[in-house]
Amino acid sequence: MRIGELSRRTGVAVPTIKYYVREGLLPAGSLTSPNQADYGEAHERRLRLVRGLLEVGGLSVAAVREVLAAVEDTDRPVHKVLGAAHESLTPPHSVGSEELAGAREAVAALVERRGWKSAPEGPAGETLAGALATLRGLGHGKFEEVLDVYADACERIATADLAYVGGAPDVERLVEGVVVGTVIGDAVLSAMRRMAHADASARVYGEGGGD
Amino acid sequence: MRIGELSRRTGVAVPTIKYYVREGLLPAGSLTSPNQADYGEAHERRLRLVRGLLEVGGLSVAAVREVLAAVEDTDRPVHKVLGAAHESLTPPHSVGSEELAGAREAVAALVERRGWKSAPEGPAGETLAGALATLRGLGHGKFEEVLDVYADACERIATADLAYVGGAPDVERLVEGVVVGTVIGDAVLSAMRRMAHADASARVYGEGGGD
DNA sequence: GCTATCTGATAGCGCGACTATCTATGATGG
DNA sequence: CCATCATAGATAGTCGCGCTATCAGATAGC
Repeated sequence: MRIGELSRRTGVAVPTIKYYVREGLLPAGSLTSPNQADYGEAHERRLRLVRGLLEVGGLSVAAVREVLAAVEDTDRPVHKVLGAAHESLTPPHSVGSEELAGAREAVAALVERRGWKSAPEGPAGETLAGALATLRGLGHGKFEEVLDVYADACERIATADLAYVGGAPDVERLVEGVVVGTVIGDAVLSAMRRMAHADASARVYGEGGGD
Repeated sequence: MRIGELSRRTGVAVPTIKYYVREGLLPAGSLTSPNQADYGEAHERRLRLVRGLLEVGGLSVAAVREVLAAVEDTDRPVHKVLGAAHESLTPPHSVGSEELAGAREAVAALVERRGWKSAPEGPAGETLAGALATLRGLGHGKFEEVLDVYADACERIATADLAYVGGAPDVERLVEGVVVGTVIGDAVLSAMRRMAHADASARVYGEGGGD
């Protein structure tokens, strides 16, 4: 198919597709003549993935590029690339360091307590520590008391995610499943959590009307 | 205190503080003379909240303004304002509508199944439907099979959140707790989920080295 | 008096994600 | 086989956002 049809099928404007190619998010079509290129189903699939990561996942173009590097190169350790992507998703925070030190300890304690094999000083751990430090700075340090409820929930979710992703037909689909599950899964989880909030608050505080 | 000290205490540049005042994220200091204003502890607290929402929560300035409207006006239904904020956090998506219709049904079925009192057509439900539609478009429609695991987890978390927030000393703190819990809580949950992923994947696929 | 700091206002900057325009070339169809 | 249309590839421009720089005039505090 030519670029026009690719555009029609995916709803992405032609110049935008070209832009993605320039940015390395999408491989160029195979040239059939100096001014004619052919795009296949893989391009369409990739383009949908890109749009999903951008729109639903809220990733930047640079983050998408990094994430896609993992899909391309299945040798590279996937979780590391995802970590980098997660980092470029999270705005760079440079919080005051007093709370941060304590928060890091809390994260380390959590990891120890749960018996997790993930290193607390990795990007995810740093993000978590940053969030906890912010909470402390806001006087919401007691929020950490419910951390184990969160951890319980995350363990269940992670197990389910892994089981889902394990049913992939090939390696590339597996990696794509991880990417999608991580990035889009965040959106799913966040939205669902808000619905659960609305429900719980409706139960406790009466039929205040849930959105 | 004057603006300089406020800046020093919070690590936010003076022009940035002025910008926040202009944008309505921070009330102006009380003028003691035509060119001298006094800032109190409430300003510092508010400023920290703003920075937390911006940096950790990843909200836009406009979203922060909306969220803060809920903290100001405690009469307004909090969850609605949070919904709007959540929307402005999520990039506006205009996905192809075929998948969206089915995804909306899936959301409605979920709400029905769980007995949730939250309306599926609210912003959170729409976000969820958009995410599910994207998953379908990517050929990951089977992800919906694990949705109930997510829902279980969200219910537990929501209960814990509500219990935490219920211990607030006054109404304003309660609303602030909701804001913080929702926005920063998302960051906590997301980071923790990734750590749990790393752990689970290390368990299954061996000591691949977890971040 | 003198210097550092402040208010309030306006203008500018840097970046990210597109979008518009242009040229040269080839596809398409009557 | 010629007119019209789409396309590749390149460059430049746009727009919104989150600040940041600069300025004039006023005051603080020594």
